[in-house]
Amino acid sequence: MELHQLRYFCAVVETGSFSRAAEQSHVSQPSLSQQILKLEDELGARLFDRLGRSVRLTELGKTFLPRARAVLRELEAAKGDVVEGKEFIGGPITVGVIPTVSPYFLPPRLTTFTRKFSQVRLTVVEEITPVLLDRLRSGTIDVALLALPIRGREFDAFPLLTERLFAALPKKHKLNSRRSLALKDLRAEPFLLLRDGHCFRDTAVAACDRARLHPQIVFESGQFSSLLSMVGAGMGVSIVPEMAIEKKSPCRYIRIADDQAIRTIGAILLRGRSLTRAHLAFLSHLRET
Amino acid sequence: MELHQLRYFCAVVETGSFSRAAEQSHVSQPSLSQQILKLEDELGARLFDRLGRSVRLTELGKTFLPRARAVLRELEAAKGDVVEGKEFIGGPITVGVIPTVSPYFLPPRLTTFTRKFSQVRLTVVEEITPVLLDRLRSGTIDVALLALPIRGREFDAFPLLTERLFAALPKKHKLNSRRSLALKDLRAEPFLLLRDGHCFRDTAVAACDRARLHPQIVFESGQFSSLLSMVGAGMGVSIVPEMAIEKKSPCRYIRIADDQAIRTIGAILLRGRSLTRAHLAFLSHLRET
DNA sequence: ACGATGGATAGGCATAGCCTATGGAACTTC
DNA sequence: GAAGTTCCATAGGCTATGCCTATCCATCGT
Repeated sequence: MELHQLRYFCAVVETGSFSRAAEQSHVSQPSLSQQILKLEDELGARLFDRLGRSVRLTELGKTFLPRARAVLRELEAAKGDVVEGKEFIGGPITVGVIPTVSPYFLPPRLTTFTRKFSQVRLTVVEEITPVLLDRLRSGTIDVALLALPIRGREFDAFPLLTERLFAALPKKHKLNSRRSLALKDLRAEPFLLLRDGHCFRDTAVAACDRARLHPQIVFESGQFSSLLSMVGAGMGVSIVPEMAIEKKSPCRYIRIADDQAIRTIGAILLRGRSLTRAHLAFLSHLRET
Repeated sequence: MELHQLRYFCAVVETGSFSRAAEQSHVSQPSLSQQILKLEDELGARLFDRLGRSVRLTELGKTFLPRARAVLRELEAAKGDVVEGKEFIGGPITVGVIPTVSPYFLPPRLTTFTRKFSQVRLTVVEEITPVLLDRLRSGTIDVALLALPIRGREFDAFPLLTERLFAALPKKHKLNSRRSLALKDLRAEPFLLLRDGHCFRDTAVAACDRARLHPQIVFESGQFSSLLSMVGAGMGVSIVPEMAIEKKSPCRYIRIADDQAIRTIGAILLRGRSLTRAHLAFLSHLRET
């Protein structure tokens, strides 16, 4: 049983004639005739009575007609769904963010995005990088916002912004007057860093390594705001990305001059995943703002 | 968009793999792959994300899946209806009968038939022959029971029974003692006949014609019972078919010996009309009883 | 690094649906 | 009632399409 057979069948019912049905279906009358015959063969009974000039549905045909129409109706609905779904910008997006980006980068962009695309149901998940990568793989998040680079060919990366790193110093620190400093200037200082697992800890440690600096770590936390309070209390110094700088803060922030003292934030997607229009809108919104 | 594409699509969703879906669908993996590709082309978007080893539905695929399933479900329902309808003996039958057959022939057969096939909704229409033929043509009755022969190639006829004609005489008529008589024996008698339009009138008149008899008609009615009452009252004689003979009657019935003094009752159908199992059951029930 | 797995691609083949031409029955018209 | 018209069915040829095998390419696991 094929769809065109059902279409032909319905056309015959509508027009009351094989010839007119063929015309309406843009096929020759014999082709349509054949297909009706074939359909009847498969069903094992006639659908029409051929009465000289006119054709009329059999009892079987009468019961079959609404079924055939239902199939075709469902088919049209399916097609309709697709084209509608293609125009439509909306649906669910789940975005994962690392904790050291989440509170600074996302909020302003989310509000403008959801105002612009009110049909998109946006969910945010805050996790550390390896968890986000796993969730990308399993499909439980669509995009991840995290620090680049990410190794592995299974992901596509879109850099969004690059920011400098800053040293956070207590208000009365001796380096406070400097416009910038080198990491090695901090050689003598006790350090406050993020807990292990946070990628920014690795970024900071890597920068120190390059500066031949092996910091003594006196405090660890999961969030910058804790570190900065402690720094303000004079416990030591820290390294933070630009976006983590607080306006009203007990600390002074001095730019780190080292070339590689930077962090790049990017959007990561599972390679090969198809993107809805909503996904694309979200990505380009992040890139524009 | 074709049915096998939808089937393949659903198979991929169920198995989570093109290869296994191909196996399950009894086609090669490339064939199935092609068809999925083709379907995606037509829809203008991917239905699956191909992620190295595994495949996963896209958003579009997720919305398309229930639609595709609905189409296939409807299709199965249609097929189911057909086979069910073919097993089933039931549904509506409308049978037309001429008035000179209706009260004698049908009642006993109807009760046995409806007892046997309780699912059949039987409707009886009593009309004269030309009306019944018209209603066969228009499809408002399925079968007609009437006197054969019927000319015209547009009908199929199934003879059911042939009966002799009888002369109905008053109780004290001089021919009463005879076992049989010839029509010409009635030459002197006044006749009572059915009204014009009833085919049995034509049957009787034709028989008289063949016997060179031109009867004087003194009474006409639409039913035998009226004629027989009048005959009993001594108004004249009549000709009736065997089935019209009444057990308790004011008349005597004498078999008419003429060769052609017979009537054949048959079932007539519109040639080319397909018959349901219920129709066939009805016809064979008439023939058997 | 290697083989195994899974989907895509290429090329050949057979079938299925379409076409035109024609047949044959029924209805119309003169 | 004979000829023409209008139907649907049949026959035969053509093309397209779906299927096949063989192969490729990427990924994944050992």
